[in-house]
Amino acid sequence: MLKRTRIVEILSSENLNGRFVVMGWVRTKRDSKGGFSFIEINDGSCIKNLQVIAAQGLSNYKDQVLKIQTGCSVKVEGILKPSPAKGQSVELHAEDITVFGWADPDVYPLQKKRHSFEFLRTIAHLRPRTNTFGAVARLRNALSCAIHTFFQERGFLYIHTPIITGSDCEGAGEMFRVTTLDLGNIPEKEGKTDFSRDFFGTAANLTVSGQLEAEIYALAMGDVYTFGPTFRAENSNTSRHLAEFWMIEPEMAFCDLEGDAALARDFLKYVFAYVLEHCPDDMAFFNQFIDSSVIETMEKLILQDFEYLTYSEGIRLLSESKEKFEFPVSWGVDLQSEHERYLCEKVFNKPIILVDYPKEIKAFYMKLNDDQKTVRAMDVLVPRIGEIIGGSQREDDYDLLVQRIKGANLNPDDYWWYLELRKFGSTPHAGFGLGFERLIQFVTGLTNIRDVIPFPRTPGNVSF
RNA sequence: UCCCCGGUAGCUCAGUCGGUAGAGCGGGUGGCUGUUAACCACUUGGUCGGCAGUUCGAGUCUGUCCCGGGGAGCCA
Repeated sequence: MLKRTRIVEILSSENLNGRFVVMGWVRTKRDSKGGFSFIEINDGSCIKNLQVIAAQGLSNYKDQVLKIQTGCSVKVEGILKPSPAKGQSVELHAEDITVFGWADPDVYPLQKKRHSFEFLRTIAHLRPRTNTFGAVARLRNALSCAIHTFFQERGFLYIHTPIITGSDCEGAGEMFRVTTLDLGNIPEKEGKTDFSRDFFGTAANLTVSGQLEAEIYALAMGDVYTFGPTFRAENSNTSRHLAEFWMIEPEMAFCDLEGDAALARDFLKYVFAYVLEHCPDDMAFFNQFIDSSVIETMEKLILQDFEYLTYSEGIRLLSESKEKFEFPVSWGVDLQSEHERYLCEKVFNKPIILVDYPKEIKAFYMKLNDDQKTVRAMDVLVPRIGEIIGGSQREDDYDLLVQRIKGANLNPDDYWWYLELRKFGSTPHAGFGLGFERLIQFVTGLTNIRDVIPFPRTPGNVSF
């Protein structure tokens, strides 16, 4: 195939008067009847466009170049020169322009103006060609890379936990059923679906969390993490929920809640510093057009200490405050996002890690404290969005875990392998979970989660 | 799933008391210019979300369904 230079390299090149070939998609074109055209090209390598000067001396100037419009794909070969005008430092003076594909302006949906995110969601096959979604794609890539690098540098093993699970008891919401049964002719046995005739010989679902399996590997390999797709069949219609999303779940053997909290803090500081360093142009774009506070918020968070306090102390601070809350506060209630934001933004004005929640409002696998009333759970709260990470030290005592499972009206038999981890060589261990898309929302300032994943799956929508 | 708001030109929206449809942008044509979401003039463009109802007459009122937005619940 043809050799090309990416625009990101050209714009950082000092090789003026050098010859380059670029290929990309036309964002906008301005004609000068004085005898040349300005064509701005974007190839996805960076948010900036390259300005091409197309003079009328080009052999196809009249029959092709003048007809180029937003959306066309082109190859341009030319000489890079300093730009005499404001707006760009360099520009490519074309010696040859080839049009790969046209984009009929009567029907091409993208115009050289701002579109609503709602409209762009209906054309998810074209929206990565816009500034915002191009920037999101690069940022999502950089954040993925930052996450892997963070864990790899610390000796964590990347574990691939299953997408399809035989357990319907992971306890984190409604699950999608996976089946090869003929839905028009479902085999039954004693009035119920006979899953013994299904593909796996039993009912199967898409995973809602890799945590329980991650614990298996943590209790053999030490420090592990998962980073993969997760599925929830909840009928949630909000700007913060997807039916298919990506989750990061580290799990550490020989680790208590304090170690877990320290990792969560270091993790956030690391990935934020990473994107500020690696994506300055895209971050500047988000800061200018999406949310003018995103860069400052991240810079502050990198430098600040995280406040560490217990749920009970948090409740006390909320009770003593003169702030009027829509939901009243008392010991034992789950905190609403207004409470979390008050503590985070008004009381401390920095990220906080809340620990030791009442056992009644947290999951069965969290380790019981000596007070018998609270568990070793933590929520990491950050300004603007509240909870960004949830984690806990896991219950490692066999008998206590059996009690907690029964107390949650679950059947210990369904958790036989999970319980055996506590029977053979059990050890203190801890971990946390982080929704990848919510992390991207925090970094970009985008308010709707459907705009930070390439192809959002939500109730009633699996297009593309 | 619940509450509130919305769906009108390719896009973003206006549309009064129920009386047969408007603007900006985009597209087209012409003009002008080392331009920057260029600019100026003219022009093009509609099953008013679907179905049913009230009415002489519905974009407008009523019912219902679909879709989107904001909030809530669930949660990541």
